[in-house]
Amino acid sequence: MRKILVTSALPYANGHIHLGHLVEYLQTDIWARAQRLRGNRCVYICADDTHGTAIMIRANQENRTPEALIADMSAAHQRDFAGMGIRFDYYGSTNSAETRLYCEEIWRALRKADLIREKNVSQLYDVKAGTFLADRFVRGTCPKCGRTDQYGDSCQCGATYSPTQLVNPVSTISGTTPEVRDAVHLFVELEKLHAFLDDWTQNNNHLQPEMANYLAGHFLNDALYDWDISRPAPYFGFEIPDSPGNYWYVWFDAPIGYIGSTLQWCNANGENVDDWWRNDSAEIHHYIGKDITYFHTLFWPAMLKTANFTLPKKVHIHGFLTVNGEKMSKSTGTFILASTYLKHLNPAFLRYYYASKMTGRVDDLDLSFADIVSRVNADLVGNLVNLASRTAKFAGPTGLSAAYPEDGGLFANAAAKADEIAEAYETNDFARVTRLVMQIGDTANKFVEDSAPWNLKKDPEKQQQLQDVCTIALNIYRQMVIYLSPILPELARATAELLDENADSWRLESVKTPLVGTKVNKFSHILERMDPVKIDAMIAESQAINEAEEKQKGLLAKWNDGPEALENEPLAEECSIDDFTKVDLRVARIVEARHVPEANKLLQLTLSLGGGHTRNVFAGIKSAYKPEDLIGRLVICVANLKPRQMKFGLSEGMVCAAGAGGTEIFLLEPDEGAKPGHRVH
RNA sequence: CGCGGGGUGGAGCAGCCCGGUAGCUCGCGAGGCUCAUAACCUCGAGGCCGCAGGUUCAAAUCCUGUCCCCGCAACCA
Repeated sequence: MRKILVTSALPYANGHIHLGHLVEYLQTDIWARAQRLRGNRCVYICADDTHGTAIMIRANQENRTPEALIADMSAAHQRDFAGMGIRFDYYGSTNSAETRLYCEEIWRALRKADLIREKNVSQLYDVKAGTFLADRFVRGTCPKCGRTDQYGDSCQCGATYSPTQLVNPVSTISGTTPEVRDAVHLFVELEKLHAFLDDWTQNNNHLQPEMANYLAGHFLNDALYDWDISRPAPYFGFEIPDSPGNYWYVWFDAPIGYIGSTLQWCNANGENVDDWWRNDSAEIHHYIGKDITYFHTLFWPAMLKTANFTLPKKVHIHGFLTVNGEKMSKSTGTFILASTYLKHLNPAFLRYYYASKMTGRVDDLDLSFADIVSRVNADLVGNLVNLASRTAKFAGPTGLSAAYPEDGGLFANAAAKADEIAEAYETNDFARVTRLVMQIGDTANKFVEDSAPWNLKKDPEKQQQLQDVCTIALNIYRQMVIYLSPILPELARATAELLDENADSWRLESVKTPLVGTKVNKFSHILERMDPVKIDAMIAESQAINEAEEKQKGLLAKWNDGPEALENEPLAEECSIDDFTKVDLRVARIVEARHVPEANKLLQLTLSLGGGHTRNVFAGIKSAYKPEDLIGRLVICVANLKPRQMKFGLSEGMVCAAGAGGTEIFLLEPDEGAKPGHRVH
């Protein structure tokens, strides 16, 4: 029995899970379930990646703590994963004591190995926001081609540069012009481990050949750069113990979260973490996307090696998701959140479809809507479930035959594929699994066709034959479901129920022993057909969500309005339209304005409502306006306010103004064209 | 000359590593069956495997060149 610990890359706590993420988590989940089906011990660990500037800034904008933000996001992530049938043994967080513990341990090891050195780094600093700016938070004019509004590190023209070279840089956080500041950063001298990395990446199949090749030709053919793994405060993360004011860069602690989360799982389950992470007989497997290859195949093994942890047995790298042949797009509604998908469609559809296209190579995976419908309906409903659907009813009254009948080798042939299927699972070639299983289904459906149980049923002499045919068909169906159970756990559960079994007790070996003499429960639809209309609804909803989000983001980013005003003065209780119409607001012109000698805050205004109607109003706006600037202006006044006798005279209304008070008073003024006397509706 | 992947009947893919009559699913045409979620079964039409060279008795498969498409591009999660 192999002892396997498998991880998926940690989703960043700055966004929700979408169908692109799910390529990875489903691939890992299927692989982990397949390992268990084969009788191996397999623990699936994941966690939220919670640190970094992006989280800090977002929390700030949403006016809450990073901890509150990541807690909400973790709950949402776990809800989405559970909905998709992804079963982790443990789901942790990098913002944990356990992860910090291992960061410190690995850090000490790096120090001890003399791999850390300090260097000065010039970076753009946002004075107003009080933070250094990562490249993605700076926009400006490209120093090469002169295009405006380009990112801090690269331009549409293809040029790459340092943010400090950007012309007219602007911080996207505060909208201010950042300045260049120096800070000390800590670097890992990766080059010192070059020989080790050459060996680890190129030998013993730790990587798919194309990725080993990629690293050899792209990074390892030259001296490796020092890796900048610290960020100066303020930063949401772990402060470096021997370098106060500096924090570990999020990519330092993210993979360490694999170990930290394992420790949490161990503590909760009476396991010893060193049995997994310091044990050469345990296998560590990572699943990642090709975009983070560098971190997981160079930095990460280097850190593990230095701190004497188990090195990964394999890093499984996959490509990206495209939808209908193109990159996911918010505007066309193909950027689909897991939660949106689950509102409309059965997770089994996506699990099966992805599986049917996963080959274990780094290729991108295309989700085609037309394709998923035909694939799911043809394979799952028409081929697989149909086999049970067309025979379970006949077998219901009698149950399965007491002895497994002669079937011309059908069962044996299906059982004989076990090794091939196990191997296909091992290499992530789930597409091969589905093809092999559907072949079994093809022959089985043909068998049912040829045996015509519906005719046997009519002949009282042939009831045994009928039972035998159904016994065969249901056994083949059962074999197929066992083979597919890592991909379709819920279907496996429902099938086990039909056959009066427990899916959890199924092992791959179970396909070799026919099920006989047991009862067959009442068949009800195990899986509905996939309805294209629901896909359309899902796309429409995604589009709506994304539009609303974009719009809000656009508005907020453009104006950068803070929450202070609302906080200082929360919204009033709801009122009716009648309540509102009781207040008669009118446009008025200030025809006279003067100081009131004894008053600190008041100006005395004479308002004209047109046609010779005037009002005397005392307004508390002295701190913000001079009388001479007011004369002639149009304002809004409350015209039916009960007059109030003041020390200085009778006040016959109010002028409307917004603001916190003091110099922050802003009179309301109607747009061009309004006339004194117009009512405000 | 940045890196990686891909170009196979209308669509989506397998085959390529280890050369030997081009395969699967959908779609399309004809027929059958009627147990099943308009499902299933049979037969058929449709491809000179991006293009051009080369190696070989033989190339989708190996080599070279070329065109097109997609993704990624360390310090950015």
